[in-house]
Amino acid sequence: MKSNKILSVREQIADVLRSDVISGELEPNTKLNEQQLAERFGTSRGPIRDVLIKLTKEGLLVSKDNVGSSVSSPLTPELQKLSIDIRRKIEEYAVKHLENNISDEDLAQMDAIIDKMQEHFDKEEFTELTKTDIEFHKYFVGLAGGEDLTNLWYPVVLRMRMNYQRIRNSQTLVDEHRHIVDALRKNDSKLAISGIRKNIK
Amino acid sequence: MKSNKILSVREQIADVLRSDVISGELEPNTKLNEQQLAERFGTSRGPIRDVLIKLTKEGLLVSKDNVGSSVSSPLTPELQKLSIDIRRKIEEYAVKHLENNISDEDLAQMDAIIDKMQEHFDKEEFTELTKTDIEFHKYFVGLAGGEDLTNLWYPVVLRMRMNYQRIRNSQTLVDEHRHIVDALRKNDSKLAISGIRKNIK
DNA sequence: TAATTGTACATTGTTAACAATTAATTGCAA
DNA sequence: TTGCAATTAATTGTTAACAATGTACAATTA
Repeated sequence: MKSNKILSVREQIADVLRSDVISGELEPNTKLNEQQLAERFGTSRGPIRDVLIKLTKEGLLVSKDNVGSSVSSPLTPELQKLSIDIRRKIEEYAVKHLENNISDEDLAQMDAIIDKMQEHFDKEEFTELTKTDIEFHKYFVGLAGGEDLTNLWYPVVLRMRMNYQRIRNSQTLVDEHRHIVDALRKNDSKLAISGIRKNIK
Repeated sequence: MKSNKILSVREQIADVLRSDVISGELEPNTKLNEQQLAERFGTSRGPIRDVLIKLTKEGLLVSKDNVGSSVSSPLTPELQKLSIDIRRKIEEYAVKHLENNISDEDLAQMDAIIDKMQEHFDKEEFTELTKTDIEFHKYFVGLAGGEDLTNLWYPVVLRMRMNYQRIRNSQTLVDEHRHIVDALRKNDSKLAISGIRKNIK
């Protein structure tokens, strides 16, 4: 069953700004003006401030008291590597927990997400592709560990993603995800983990 | 030179609430009322909301739209174990990077923090002891990886700490920290890492 | 000229009133 | 009494005005 989630105003604003940052439309160090954002989204500054605090905690922005928020700089290569390690650890944990413990419905849901990825790739909608990529991983992480695990995982991924200048060059990305789902379907967590390892880098 | 940091109103409120949650004074699932908190801290609801969003992102609270915030439940033992792994990974990274790259001043600073821990332990101020423990680790994590690494590390630690019903039973805790600093002083990162491993569990 | 002080402006921080939503209560009917 | 609907109360969400702070630039002094 399709969920058709209702999103609050603030969540929608957060989604848009996340996209802007991850896509690189908002470059590192860009200053974000509350009043301007309020006008852009047709709200007052209140909800905007809420979102800026959230995105700051997610690592996408940096804030200074009485000065404001701006887009974070990319991680150093070293911290990027560490983040990859942590992300792998979390997703491998998730995959292990899903072995023999995943419904056909969930597998179908993940298939659907990958189909969406394929579409975005075909249409060369790379920002949307990135978002769908994240959506895929978020789905099975949440499935395995609920909100707690998602909260642990999410900031790590977002911060990493800022460094991706461009989505990897090919169809490979989509295929990698199909392999992961296939492995989950066969309840072969070893294979799924190796798929995760290849995918996250 | 001693820093005498000025804290914003919101940061002070956040500190108090963090303590309340970590000490267990606010039990899991306790509902937090914005108006009541505003009265308690003598502000309006605005700054309170800001803090609640922050603490939610730190994992100490959970929020539901139009309903409010309440104290998080402890992690499952499995997620607790995963968090410990992640925390170790981060702090081991930090220690490695400090090898041959740490000033006498920083070492002195860490000694001072441990002295403070000792005091709190002697006076049986266990909540303060926990906070100082976190302060110690935060210090060298920040030293090694700056704000980026701290942001990665902090939520993991806070969430873990909620599960500690009581500080471990003895002087051992303080001594463990002295060993870590001694290892850093000798630029023996192998030894420092083994100290970290013993300390984090 | 260089450094410092003072002033005007732009921006964030805070407040209190109001709107929208959820939760609790009451009243009614089966 | 029990279940449901309508109403009321309590709480969060949003707004706009105001306060406090920081920034940039001009004026002043050494």
